[in-house]
Formats: sequence, C-alpha cells, structure tokens
Amino acid sequence: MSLFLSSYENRLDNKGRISVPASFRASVSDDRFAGVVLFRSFTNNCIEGMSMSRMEQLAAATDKMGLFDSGLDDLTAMLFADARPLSFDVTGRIVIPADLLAHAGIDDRAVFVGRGNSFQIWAPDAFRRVQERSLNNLRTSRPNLKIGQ
Amino acid sequence: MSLFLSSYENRLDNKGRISVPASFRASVSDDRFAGVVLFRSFTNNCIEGMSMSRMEQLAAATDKMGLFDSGLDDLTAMLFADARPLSFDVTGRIVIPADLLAHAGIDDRAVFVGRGNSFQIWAPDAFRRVQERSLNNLRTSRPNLKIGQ
DNA sequence: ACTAAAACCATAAAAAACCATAAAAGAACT
DNA sequence: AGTTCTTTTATGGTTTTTTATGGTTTTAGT
Repeated sequence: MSLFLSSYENRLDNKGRISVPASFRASVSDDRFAGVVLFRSFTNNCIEGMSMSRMEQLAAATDKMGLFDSGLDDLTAMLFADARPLSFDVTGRIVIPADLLAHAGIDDRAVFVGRGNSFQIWAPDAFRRVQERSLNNLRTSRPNLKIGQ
Repeated sequence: MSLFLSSYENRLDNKGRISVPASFRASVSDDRFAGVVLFRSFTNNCIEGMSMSRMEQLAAATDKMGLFDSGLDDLTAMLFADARPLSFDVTGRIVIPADLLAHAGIDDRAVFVGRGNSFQIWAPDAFRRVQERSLNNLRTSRPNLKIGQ
C-alpha cells in the first residue's frame, strides 16, 4: 500500500460525481476493493478517507486492544458504523454521500489531501485556512520527528 | 539508500523538465518508486527533496504514535499534503511543479544540493548567498557534532 | 411507472512515453 | 601522461497516453 501524498482540487458535477485523483487510485490499486472508505472526521470539518485494507488493519488493531474494551467503543462505533465504502466508476469517480459533503461544507469543489496512510477531503477554502495555520504553528514551535529506533 | 552528496547546477527546459543529477538518481535506485518526493521548505526559500522510502519511514513513525494523535497533526499535515511524488522520465528528468519553483525563486536554472539523507533545490544565486553565510557562521562559532551513541 | 444508481460514450487538456544528439565522463591502451 | 574509444549524461523536440470532466443510456429497486 503506497502513501497518499500531495493535494488535488477536483470538481463535483451536477450528479455529485468527483474524480478521485489518479495517484490516490494508484495507492489502492492492489486492494481487493476497487474504491475507498470515507467517514466524517471526529476532529475537523472534513472527510476522512482510506483504503479498505487499511480499514481491515484498524479492525485488527482494535481487536488486539481487547475485544470488548469499552474505552474503544466510541471509537469503533464511529469508525465502522459511519464508514462508507465507495467504489470507483470506470473513470475513477465516486459519489460522496450528501451528509458527508454537508459535514465538510463542500459545495462543488473539493480538495483531496494526502496524509500518508490515509487522506482527507476538504472544502477548498477551509483547507487553505487550516493549512496556513499549520504552517505558522510549525514555524514557531519546531516539532521533532525522530526516524528510526 | 546511499547519501546525497555534492551540488549540481542543471537547466530547466521550456516544459519545466530538469535532469536530476545522475548521482542522486543512483542514491534512490534501489527504491520501489523511481523518483523523488519534493516539498516546500518550512524554513528557507528552497525545495526539500528525499526518497520515497524515507517518506515511508516518516509515515511508519507517525503510525506508531497513535491513530488520531493530534500532537503531530501540524507536521504531518504539511509533510504529506505538501509532498509531491515526482517520477523520473526515461532520461532521469522530473517536472517541478510551478508553485515549488515560485517558492524557491527558480527561473531556468537550479542547483541540487546534497544534504546526506535528503537534498535541497535552490535558485543558483540564492544558494551561493546562503552558502557564503553558512561558511562565515562556521568560522566564528564551531559547533560540535557527536557521532555514535 | 418512476427514481436512483450504474454503465456507457465522448473530449480537451495535461502528463507520460518516445526519439534524437551533443557534450561530458570514464575506460582502455599505448 | 596522453590519446583514442566507449559509455553515460544532460538537453531538446515530438508523439502517444492518461486524466478529469461532461453528457447520455441502460439497469435495478421500490
């Protein structure tokens, strides 16, 4: 499973269809399920997205943490109950459900934002705002991500 | 993954293509992805570059820190959303996106600068200036880099 | 029968693949 | 050390393919 990288702004047509960026499609191309899984973000006004195999990884991870761990109930309830599997049409488009669009405040344009092992979908102007804020945060407090060990 | 060393000034053609120095291509040659990943530097007017495998290392590192850990959100937001995977053409060229070129003030020539595990791309004159300044800084204050342990 | 969803067809623009060549770097051999 | 030959590299131009987007038709569900 290769990474979701970069950002792509695409357009929704009058039937609600939108192209998933080709590079994102390539990231899930070795998956059994030819599509993506979307759900509302817990923390932002955006849509979270990932591959089906990643979803399965999460299921395995929650399993490991104790089958009926009540602390995870809220998380898994949201994760799996809210998740929408959406398959690509022949040209690589999906139809994003209306409630997800509403949650992200998406009208007729949306930005697919790479986040490594997952991605997000934002309304263009909202995304620009948060991205600007992130950049400013990084310039003041320089976090340190150590690689290896 | 061998190191990115030395500096090479190359030319952009009218389609924005530029040759990645052969020695840099050799540094990523054992990578599954035949190309490099570029993004805007947070701190300088230049472009940062690295191999895809290094990018995957970063993704693995963030994964370890918990699924919805907000501490790293700003960093990963920039890192993955801003990252551009660019694959080599047959002759080893890439097309650097216009916004990256603008950020680095690159016109029709660019310098690939080795930085060990990563590299940078600079406008030639800007690079000469900062290089001069770095040398002067080193002459006054001699920093100490401990190796091992 | 009517509505929603899926399949199908078309196209302009962008990206990738392809072909060609002069200059530079490296190897081989005096 | 110098000279010739071979290979690699950087660069230019052209052609083909992919992608995003629009529209229409067919299928399925209620």
